[in-house]
Amino acid sequence: MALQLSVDRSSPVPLYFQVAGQLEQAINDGVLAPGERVPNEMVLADELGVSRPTMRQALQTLVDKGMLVRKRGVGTQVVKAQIRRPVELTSLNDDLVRTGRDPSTQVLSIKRATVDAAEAAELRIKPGDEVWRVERLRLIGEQPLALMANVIPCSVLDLSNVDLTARGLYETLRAAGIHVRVAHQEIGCRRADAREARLLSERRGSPLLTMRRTAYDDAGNAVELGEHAYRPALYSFEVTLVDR
Amino acid sequence: MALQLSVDRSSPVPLYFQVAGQLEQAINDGVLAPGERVPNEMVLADELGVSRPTMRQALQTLVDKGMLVRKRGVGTQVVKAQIRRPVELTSLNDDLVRTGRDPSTQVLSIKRATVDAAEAAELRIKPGDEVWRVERLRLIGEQPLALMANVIPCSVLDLSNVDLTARGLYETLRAAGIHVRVAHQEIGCRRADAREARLLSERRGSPLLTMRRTAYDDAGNAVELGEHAYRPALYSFEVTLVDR
DNA sequence: TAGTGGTCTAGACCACAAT
DNA sequence: TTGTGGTCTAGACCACTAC
Repeated sequence: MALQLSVDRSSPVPLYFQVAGQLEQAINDGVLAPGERVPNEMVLADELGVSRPTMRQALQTLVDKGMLVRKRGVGTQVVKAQIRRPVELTSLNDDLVRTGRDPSTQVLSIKRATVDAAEAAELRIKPGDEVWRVERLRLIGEQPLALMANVIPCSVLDLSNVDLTARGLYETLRAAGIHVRVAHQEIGCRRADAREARLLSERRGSPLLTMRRTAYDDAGNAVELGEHAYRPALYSFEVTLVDR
Repeated sequence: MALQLSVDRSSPVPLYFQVAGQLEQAINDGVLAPGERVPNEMVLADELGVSRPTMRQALQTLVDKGMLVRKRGVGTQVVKAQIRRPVELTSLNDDLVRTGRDPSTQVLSIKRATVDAAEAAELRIKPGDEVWRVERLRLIGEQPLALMANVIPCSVLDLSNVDLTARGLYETLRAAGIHVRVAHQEIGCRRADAREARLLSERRGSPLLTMRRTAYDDAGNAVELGEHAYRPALYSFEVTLVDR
């Protein structure tokens, strides 16, 4: 099967995005084999009837995803990698639904409280301001997967009438018009304490994979802190790094 | 102090890179405060005497680093975050040297061997091909930090006369003309076994933070596998995610 | 309505790698 | 020498936001 690309100029989807999507699918379908060289920018741009900068933008998105590698004077090649699903800026909920498992959520507690000093600094709000504290347990079928503690300033969102079992935190934020654009995460590990062990069906002292996150909206404001603890047999993080 | 930008057109450093670096420094120095709005693209481009696409490219690099957030119809703002050092595509060695600590390396073993089936699939080489197996212990002062096992195809590099105590693996690869451009990492955790515990001054069964990595060069070829185990009290991973 | 970033074009010159 | 991607320009039109 030969590489066959086309664009729909009446579509509201940007041209570079259409092209990037088709190239990505061609790679995933094996039409573009690992290690294979992609035609050069001018040829691709001509075939599709788009300009070279537009074609470059399409290729760059795949380079950023770690699927293509480019080298001046040489060309563009498909990375010889196994297929992977990258970590994206979505909630754990989205991740699990997409992978076709059977996730559910228990809300252990949700309450208004006063922010502590460290949290206030991280969220850049005033000490003493009110925040929501949420604690949830994530399950796959009957198996506990993660214990998630989150802090959201009350000024960001009213959680008093929100059902977090029905949809994830990020989906709830989106529904309230809050778009999370940047997140800083710190990944580590430690031993489970007695309470964590009980909730996660682990033994006290078992290793847990931990993630601390600060999330920012499209105005640059910190909107959420998260401290999650995962059972390492059921979850890990995948990260793709690209040198530009 | 006002924002003051300039470019040197005689420099070989790309204009967008010069501008991005100055903006980054302005943010780190507090000249551009968190939450502050940056002048719009046309104004910045005019002040510097560069075109709008060039200015956009500079701004985009900072968006990708999670330092700026842009919103159509609104403008560009500095993210209200604490200062962080991002995970980059460098070796642990580079990381530690840069943070001013006193790192050293012990090479526990280095030998030629035959690749196993799983490794051959991941590296996309033939089963039975020869590889280098390296095991190293990373220390901070007297304290063990990480146990690192790496596999490199013999076709990539000859390690028989290389001193890995003097410089890191990635530096050695660079010196051999191999440029690592993409890496896929999986981060998890597990218990230390008896040997790991002894080498890392931990107890058997203690939690270790683990990282499995496959690295690719600028032709898309897999050039290295890594399985590292870190002491969680001394090391964690930071990741910045950006929604585009 | 005014101003912002998002997209797109049609060129140009350059640095680098392969031959 | 040829071909590649890297950089840069000077415009254009559009979608979205705030007023």
